[in-house]
Amino acid sequence: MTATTSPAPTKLQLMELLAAIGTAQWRDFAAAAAHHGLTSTQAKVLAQLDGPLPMRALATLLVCDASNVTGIIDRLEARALVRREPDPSDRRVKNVVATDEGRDVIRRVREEMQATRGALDTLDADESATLHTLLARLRPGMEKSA
Amino acid sequence: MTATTSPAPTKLQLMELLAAIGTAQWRDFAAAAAHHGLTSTQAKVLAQLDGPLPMRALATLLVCDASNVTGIIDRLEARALVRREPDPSDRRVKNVVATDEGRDVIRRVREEMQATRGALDTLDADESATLHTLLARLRPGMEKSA
DNA sequence: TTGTTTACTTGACCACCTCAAGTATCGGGG
DNA sequence: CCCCGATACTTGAGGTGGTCAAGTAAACAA
Repeated sequence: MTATTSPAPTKLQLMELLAAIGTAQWRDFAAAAAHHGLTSTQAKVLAQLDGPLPMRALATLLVCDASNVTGIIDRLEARALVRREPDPSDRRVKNVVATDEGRDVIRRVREEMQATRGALDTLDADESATLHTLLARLRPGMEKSA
Repeated sequence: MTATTSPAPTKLQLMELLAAIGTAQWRDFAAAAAHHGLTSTQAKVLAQLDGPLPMRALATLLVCDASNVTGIIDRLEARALVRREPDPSDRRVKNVVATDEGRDVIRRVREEMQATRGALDTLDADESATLHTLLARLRPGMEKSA
């Protein structure tokens, strides 16, 4: 073992550490969103809207029922952060697109997130690269597992 | 730069990676909890109950309003997973304790989580140690930041 | 004792989430 | 062509999680 690292973290310890960081990050996101008048769910949806996206696709991304999306988009649309447009090639489909204001709001939320995340600045280039590599290896196995 | 690692991950890339892993882990947790008839919030509460814990302490841990905890504990208590006991030294306080059944359920949820988290097994001892060290450095800065 | 603070509950209200049912459209056979 | 099954979305009912404001009870301090 390399003397520069801790003895031997258990799988459980790593899981707890990941959970703690995940929770903290989620709370940061929620706080940034709230600061701009959004719930975390609304911010999450807005963050997905790079281009027009059918309601169904949104439900798939959020891993939730389609009827749920209706309500979320209703509220975003009521605040003019988002628009429903008919799909030209399939009249059943409604594409959701972010308005200028919507794009603006989510941009500010992202900025606020980055600003508050100084913890990542304490890593030097090598450390960032190592962390990125290890986390990237973790991600694929993190999907639906049965 | 050490030739063994990727070029140079940006802060944003690392944030996205952490977010993706956090989301995946949370969904796993929710699924495991649901499999045992619990919502993720209920499971989270149950997981905190190593010993008797006042309602207020629970609210602090969950970073939410005290009145919210009342409802959550109501539902857990209705299913006999948890009990409210009067605090002997302060009659205002009600201590929440997990019942045998409650402990059993949360134990099974934890087991299911570990079982499904094979991704961590792909790391060797050195890698785990390195990851643990880096994540541990990240955690402190992940708290309330303004 | 009187007043302040703390712990918990209640009720009103909203967001989110699911399920079941309904409407409209699409697409593929007869 | 018409019918029929699948798909996209909405609606409504019902439950959970979350906040805030107000109320009760107990502790505590002056």
